[in-house]
Amino acid sequence: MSKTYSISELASEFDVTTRSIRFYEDQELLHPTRRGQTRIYSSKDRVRLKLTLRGKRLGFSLAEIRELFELWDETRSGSEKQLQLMLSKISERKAALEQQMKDITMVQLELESAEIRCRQALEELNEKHPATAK
Amino acid sequence: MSKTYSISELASEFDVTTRSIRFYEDQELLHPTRRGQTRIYSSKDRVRLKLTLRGKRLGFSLAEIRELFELWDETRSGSEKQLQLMLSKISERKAALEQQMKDITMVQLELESAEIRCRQALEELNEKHPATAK
DNA sequence: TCTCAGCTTTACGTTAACGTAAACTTGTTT
DNA sequence: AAACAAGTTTACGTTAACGTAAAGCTGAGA
Repeated sequence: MSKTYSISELASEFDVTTRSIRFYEDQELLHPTRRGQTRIYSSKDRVRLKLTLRGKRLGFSLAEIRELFELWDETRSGSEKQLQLMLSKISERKAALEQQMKDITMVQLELESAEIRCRQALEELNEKHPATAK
Repeated sequence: MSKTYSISELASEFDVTTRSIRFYEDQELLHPTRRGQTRIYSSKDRVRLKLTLRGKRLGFSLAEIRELFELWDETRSGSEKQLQLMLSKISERKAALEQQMKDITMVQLELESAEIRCRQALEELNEKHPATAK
């Protein structure tokens, strides 16, 4: 038997609320089993939670993430059509991620120059009021 | 006089609705002037719209974007405290962007291996049913 | 003069992703 | 037995970011 997790273990490990975790189950992103009425999460569930949170950070909706999970599962026993669909979804995502990479690079450059500008403004202040400098 | 834009010019250039543009004004991200009751956008507004959309793609909320704009404007005539605040905000953003870069890289790797897996599954299908291959 | 495209304001509706509260069960510690 | 922690279901509330009418102004052209 491989390792299992309680809802609060996962919640504290990934710093999300149990409410969120149950909500993700409701959206069929997680599929815990039960012991009595208590949820038991497998390591697969743990991985899916991690992927879910990562997806969220990247701006994917829960519905999109679920769709990816489903496609991924179907890949095991996929027909040619399913596989082609998965491939096209994959290339969609890849393109979106590349755009995001570009965006991030742009913003990083802007932040860099903003930082430089700030530091220069600080220097000028210090020249005018050297007493206030530390 | 530098160039100005109508609301629909900006809407079509950046592929957003006029509703969104007016909403951004409501949230004080844009500050168009008026000719009569009609909005006139400066090239500064245009830049801000572009930055706004980029920020959105990166997962920033409109409130956060506005906050950045305001800090940026205050930098011109900023006190030492303001400048320090701006610097700390900047480093916050930089850290968040680095995390996002890592996330993207991870997901890209996952997509790569998913793609490989798909292609292999396709090959296997073709070996079993060569007739269905194109 | 009319109409028509393009702009405006006002305001209610919608969706996603949870938050929050209430009321209950279950296991275990005192 | 009583109380407590951790889990549960049910259900209404909330926020962000617009969508979607509805109803009206306004200048250019037929």
